[in-house]
Amino acid sequence: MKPVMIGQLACETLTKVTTVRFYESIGLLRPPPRTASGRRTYDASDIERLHFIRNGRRLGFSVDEIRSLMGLAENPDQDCGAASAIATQHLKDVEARLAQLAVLRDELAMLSQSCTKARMADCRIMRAIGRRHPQPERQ
Amino acid sequence: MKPVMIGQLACETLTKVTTVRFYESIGLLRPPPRTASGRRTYDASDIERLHFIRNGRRLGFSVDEIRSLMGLAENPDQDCGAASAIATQHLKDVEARLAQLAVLRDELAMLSQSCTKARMADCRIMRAIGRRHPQPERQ
DNA sequence: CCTACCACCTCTAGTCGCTGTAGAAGCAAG
DNA sequence: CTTGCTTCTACAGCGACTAGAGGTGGTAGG
Repeated sequence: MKPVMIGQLACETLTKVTTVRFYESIGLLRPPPRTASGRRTYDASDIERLHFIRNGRRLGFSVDEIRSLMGLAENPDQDCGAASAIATQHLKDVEARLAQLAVLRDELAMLSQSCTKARMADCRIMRAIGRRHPQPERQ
Repeated sequence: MKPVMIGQLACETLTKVTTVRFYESIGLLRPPPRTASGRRTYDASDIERLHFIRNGRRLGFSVDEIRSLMGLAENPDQDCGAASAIATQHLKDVEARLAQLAVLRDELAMLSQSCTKARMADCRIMRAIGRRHPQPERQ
């Protein structure tokens, strides 16, 4: 259970060394103790913390959301409603993006299908992209 | 058919004025002629061009892809295979992201459902995010 | 004529989450 | 001692904008 250097930490968490330092710089990881020559040394709890961050990112949580979640974790006796709310909201966001992306895919699929291998000047794809008012939808 | 100022152009294409200038700065829009006092003046072809850009962006094409598409459009007699290829590749990319996002959604949905409104220390959501090896999948 | 207001101008910096670079220094093995 | 790897700091860059500061031009009302 002796402390590890940054390379080892990065390796165990499938993170790049530069990313670890970046997380420290934005306050996601606390600045670890250093060796006499100035190298960072991490212990098991740092590894856990970094696992949490990486998993959070993989799940699409923003750095701020992860910060909040980790903040909440520091009051272990509080109920987890707040954490649950963050996760639920994030799920909603993902679902919204998913729906939006599906619309996009359909539109692109139609576009792609419509191609008749014509001259550029007659290309339906180009025409479709260039047309006036596609959909003034929300942002 | 007289030229319009940047505000009008932006308004007709549902674009922000700053974005129009930004497009000019990165070479998506050509620098337009100016009035004596230095204001940009746009004509109908600029409006078309900007429509094309905005629709392209709305469809998720990158600025570089749009640049390519507009470059291709300058050879109207060439066949549109290249344009079609860009669109098809983009569709593939969108489909890939869509699939990835769907996986994410499922994972998040499970996470959210698992919450038992416990103490933070026992919260299943927090536990799930913090656990060791979620999936070493591809980056 | 003076003033207020708006649209426009340029230039710079900020967003987000990293990634990559340069240049220096530590450290172990051969 | 040299080689080669890891680590260090500090800063620039990505994409596609967006926002702000600080200034000018033109017009409309009083």
